[in-house]
Amino acid sequence: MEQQSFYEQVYEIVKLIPKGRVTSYGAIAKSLGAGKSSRLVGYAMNNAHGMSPPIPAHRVVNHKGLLTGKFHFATPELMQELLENEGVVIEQDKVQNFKTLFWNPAEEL
DNA sequence: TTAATGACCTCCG
DNA sequence: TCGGAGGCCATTA
Repeated sequence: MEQQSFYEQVYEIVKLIPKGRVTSYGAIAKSLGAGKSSRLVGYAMNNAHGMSPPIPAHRVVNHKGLLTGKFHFATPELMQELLENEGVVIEQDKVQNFKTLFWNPAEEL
């Protein structure tokens, strides 16, 4: 299934996110050369459900550090559980130390 | 082909 | 400083 589409790029980035780190949609989109396509990153996540290997979308949050897409998971609390399980602190559905835990794909790529 | 949607980001008041 | 609205791109129907 060689879609070679924007989604493929997004999946690669998200799957490369180290454990205990988080990134923003805009950062991923910008790394792909389409900082204005930040919405496409989230849209791609929508299709990432049931994929194998599974996409750690829980490590991807908006530039505010808010778990906006938590409702798209099996359960809203699942996203927070996964992040906390990796050592990320979540407060009021917000990633604490977001700036510190922020993982810049552009630097890894 | 056109129109509508979306887990966003940036700008302006 | 905080809040609200618009715009951007790609995919799907």
